[in-house]
Amino acid sequence: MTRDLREAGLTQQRPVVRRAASIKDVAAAAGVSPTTVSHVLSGNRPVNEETAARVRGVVNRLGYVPASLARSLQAGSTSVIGLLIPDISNTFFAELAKGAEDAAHDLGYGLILCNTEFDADREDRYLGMIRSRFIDGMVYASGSPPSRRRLEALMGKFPIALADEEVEGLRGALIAGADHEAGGRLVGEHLRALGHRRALMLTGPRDLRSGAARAHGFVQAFGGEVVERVGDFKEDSGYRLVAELLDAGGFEDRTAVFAANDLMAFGALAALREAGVSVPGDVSVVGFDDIRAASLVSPSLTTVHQPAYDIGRTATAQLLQYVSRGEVPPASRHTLPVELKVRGSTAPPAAR
Amino acid sequence: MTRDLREAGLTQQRPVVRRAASIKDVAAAAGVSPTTVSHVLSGNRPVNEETAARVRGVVNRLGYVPASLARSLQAGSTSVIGLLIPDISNTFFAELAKGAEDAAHDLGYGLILCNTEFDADREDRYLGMIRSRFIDGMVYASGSPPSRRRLEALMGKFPIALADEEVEGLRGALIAGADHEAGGRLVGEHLRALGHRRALMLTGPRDLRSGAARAHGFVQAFGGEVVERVGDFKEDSGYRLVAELLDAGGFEDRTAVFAANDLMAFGALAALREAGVSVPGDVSVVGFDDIRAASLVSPSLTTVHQPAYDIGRTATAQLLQYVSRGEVPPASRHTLPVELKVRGSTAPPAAR
DNA sequence: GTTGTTGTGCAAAACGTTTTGGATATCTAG
DNA sequence: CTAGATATCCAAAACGTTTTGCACAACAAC
Repeated sequence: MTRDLREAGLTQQRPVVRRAASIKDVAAAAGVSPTTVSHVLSGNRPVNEETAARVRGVVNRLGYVPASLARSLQAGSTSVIGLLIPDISNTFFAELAKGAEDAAHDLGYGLILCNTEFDADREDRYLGMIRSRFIDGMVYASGSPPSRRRLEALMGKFPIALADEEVEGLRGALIAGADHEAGGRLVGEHLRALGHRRALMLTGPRDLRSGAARAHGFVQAFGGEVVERVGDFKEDSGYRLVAELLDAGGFEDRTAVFAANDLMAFGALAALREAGVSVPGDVSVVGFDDIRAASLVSPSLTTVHQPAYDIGRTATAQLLQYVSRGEVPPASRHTLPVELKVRGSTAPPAAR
Repeated sequence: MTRDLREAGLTQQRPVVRRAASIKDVAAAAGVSPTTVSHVLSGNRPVNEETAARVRGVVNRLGYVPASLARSLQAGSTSVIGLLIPDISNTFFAELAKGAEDAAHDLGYGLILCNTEFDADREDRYLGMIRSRFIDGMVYASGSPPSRRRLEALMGKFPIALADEEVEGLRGALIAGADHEAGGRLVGEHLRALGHRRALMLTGPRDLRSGAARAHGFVQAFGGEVVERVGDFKEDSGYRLVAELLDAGGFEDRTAVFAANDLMAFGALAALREAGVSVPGDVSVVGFDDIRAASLVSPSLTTVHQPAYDIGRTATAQLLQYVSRGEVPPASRHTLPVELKVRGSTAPPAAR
């Protein structure tokens, strides 16, 4: 249902955007040179107060706003950086983005959010922004699997920082992220202590080191028998993998599921519920991230808390330190601590 | 804990970003004029195939990427628009953003997400991007209360579309949004039909028409006695308002709560749970938006589904239609249907 | 042998800023 | 009265593109 108010006579008639006032227009109207206008506005050199007042008057009257493009072209930088995230509806990244935004804001930079939906095409487009110098730098928080080579080529030439993610085989990167392996270990110890011996592990995409580190820490600390299935960090894949395994009878006497992130854990919960499997009565479920919904679902989800906000903030602050000096950041690693949140989705396995 | 890999000898030595290759460098290396390079790359005019091949070779060798700033400056537009949202961790806006992004992508535009956290300062900064012509247009999805005047000043001069929101008293805008009033009515009818007669309504900020419309539709259809409390669309405010009312004894024999969005409904649920009030046994709760978590919480939340994706998509597609022609969009309204999702948080009031 | 036409490439202007080296006038100190 | 300092402003260059008018050659058509 679309109603066009033009027929109601409530409108302008599609005015074409007319050319905005330029510094020359201001100069002409004020009877000075563009140089002087620039100096008045930037305060870069002193200008006679009377003249300055006149210029400011004209600026207001004409609604003049300097064209940032021209300014940036001349300055050689835009004072804007990007934050590339794979899935904006995952609130983990939303929190991370807040941290990044705050850090950028504090340092006088603009931050633009680039959401890729795990899509290589979009990632390319957004990385193009940095190659064409539309932005001064990029905080890269995970991404689609085939990104490694592209990233590697860019990393030495442009200011890029990795947040929450290591990309397999990538060297020389500035990284800020949680201690994924320690998180995995916490989960392994927790489930083992409860008495579980056979578990299902839902990992993230193979090429993302973060997921691999979680799995590694888990397997090592858990000690029991672990079956792994590869997911993609989205809710659907958690649902699908568990449902398939249940259908195929492959679940057998497994009593615990560790999903490499909360979203997949939600999917697992849904699949178990539909199959009539009780959580945590029959099967315990653990996630990773501790997104907002983790404490809202029923049963509430035992999970590993990641300091999403701090990760975003640290990665960005670190990156900007170099960007502002026109440097490419050196390799370094900032590891932030994680914490196990025990909630309602884990319990000792039922006696049999 | 921060470890610097430089000490491990794994690094470059903070290389300063060296000037990127320009079209002149390419031209010189290929023994042609910049004009010819431009023509080779844009295909704007035919170039001898042999020459073109040589130019392309140099382009690859030098890793030349045209500076988008210079290109945009010359073209007079950046082919990028912004999407301004107030709260990125509200998944309603995340869905809306996906729709906007898809629409922009389809039409060859870049979309940058601008998250304001309901902060007027940030909103100003982001609106500055359009005034300084860093972006070609803006999809504006709600915002901080005092925005109206700023918006009004911009609206006639720059391409702006409103998504999901009407701003009180704003005229001549392109708007795409849900039928908020109808949604409110659905809730009113539902609660009335269940037998509720006394309700608490948690509204959004006074100046946002969307919240007001929801309240209006609700009050009208419900017919019973309604107490209103003004929130800010965030979870905390839902919690606080309900907790305060419970403490003050003001809740009395009220049997239903309608929150103007899901986040506030979650807050209300938490406050009720803490106070030992059973939902839906003692009190029914209804939200608005139908974000992902609404079906995950326990009890699952009865709410009004808004087509967030479509709202974002429609607003953006409409806006771009005008942006691409260099026009400011005329006033028009695109209303999308809503739907009541009855779930576990509503039931008939307990007999007394 | 003129007149077009087609293919190929370049020079110069334009987009809108900021920056830098002067130019001019006025003032100060000796 | 002159040399230097200070205040005020401007002209021109530079940032990196795209666009447009033109030049020149080769070739065809008459």
